[in-house]
Amino acid sequence: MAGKREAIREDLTKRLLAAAVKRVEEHGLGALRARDITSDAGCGLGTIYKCYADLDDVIINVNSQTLGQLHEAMRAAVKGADTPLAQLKALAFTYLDFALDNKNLWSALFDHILPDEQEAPEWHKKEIASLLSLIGKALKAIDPKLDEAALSARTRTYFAAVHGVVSLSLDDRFVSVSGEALHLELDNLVERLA
Amino acid sequence: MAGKREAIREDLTKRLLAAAVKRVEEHGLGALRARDITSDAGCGLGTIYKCYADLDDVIINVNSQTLGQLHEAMRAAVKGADTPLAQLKALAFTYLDFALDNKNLWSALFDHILPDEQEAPEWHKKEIASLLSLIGKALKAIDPKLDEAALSARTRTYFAAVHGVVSLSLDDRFVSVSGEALHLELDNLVERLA
DNA sequence: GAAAAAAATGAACAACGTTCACGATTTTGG
DNA sequence: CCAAAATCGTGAACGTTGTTCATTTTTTTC
Repeated sequence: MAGKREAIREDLTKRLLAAAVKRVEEHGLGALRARDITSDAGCGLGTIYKCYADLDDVIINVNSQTLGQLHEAMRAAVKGADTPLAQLKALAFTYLDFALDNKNLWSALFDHILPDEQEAPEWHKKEIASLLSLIGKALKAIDPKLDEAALSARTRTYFAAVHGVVSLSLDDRFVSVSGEALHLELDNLVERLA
Repeated sequence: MAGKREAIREDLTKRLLAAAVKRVEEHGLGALRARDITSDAGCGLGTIYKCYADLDDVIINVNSQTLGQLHEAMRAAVKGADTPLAQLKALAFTYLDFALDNKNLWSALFDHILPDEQEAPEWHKKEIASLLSLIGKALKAIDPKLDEAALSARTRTYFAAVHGVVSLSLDDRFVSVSGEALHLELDNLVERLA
């Protein structure tokens, strides 16, 4: 039994992540406690620091999983649409619906702030870039003569605009809008941008 | 001396707020400590709870002050532009520049999350609505036949899109863009939306 | 000026993330 | 298969938070 030790550790790592995801999902990022996670995962308090560097590390992994699900949903959305414009709309609606359906997990993606001036790990940034490339491909199809820099900028702007609408719609301080009106808002926005 | 007592309390309230603003400005919302604020303001630890309900209350007032400055800057921007499109561009650029020049204070506006399902006080929401109305007026000038509901929706969308671009540009996880390119991004966005 | 009212204070508390010495468990070497 | 060595999980303990409240200090009242 060479890898027994590692297998147990990996299993524990997964259980801890699952417990953390569940906590964030149900009670929001602000309610995430090391003691709750370890208690739910059925291990001692200190154990979490054998699997993750600190709570920030746990959260980054929670966000990575969320990002993965979001990416999968958006990839499916692109597949289901034929024209580039339809793809962009499908991407925007998928983004909105994912945020509405997974409010706490989605919020955690942007609510989490690394301490000090610490940067997110490279693999996490890559995940984000990969998600953005879905938009980039659709934009490139609409306007094939865009060079890389221009495409990158437009992709950023496009995503940021949609993100802003979704983001503000979950902020209590702004007059809220029904789900139907939100879809209309987004539809209008995408039409104008594309 | 009837109002002596109140005057002292008001002065302390202001000093505490000023100390909190300074802390957020220099070290970010995440570095705000009750002990630092009271120490800077030259009073005891418990005193802050005689002037504010809790730290969230302090932060809301910090944000209120920031919002006031932002509002003033945007009002000036509108004044300096003649056409509605120029006004919208001036508003967007002012918003971006304010965020870049007051990174920590601006971030605090959106990083602060009230605990549980607690809502922001009504007067704070009014401040935000008042800021949005600056955009609304310019949009109304461009398209006077918009009814109130449509104008409100478009104003939200417009602000959200600009906010998204500014917001993401301060997020380390997304490929950053120089100040010049950012202005171009925004200029493009406003052109397309208006 | 003394008694009453009010306010400021900081020690104390609870809750948090994180560490680490200890005992338990697994792996190793024969 | 066993004892020694290496590794790991554990939760008590620590430092740092926000918040409270009995006590002290100051102000007001008569």
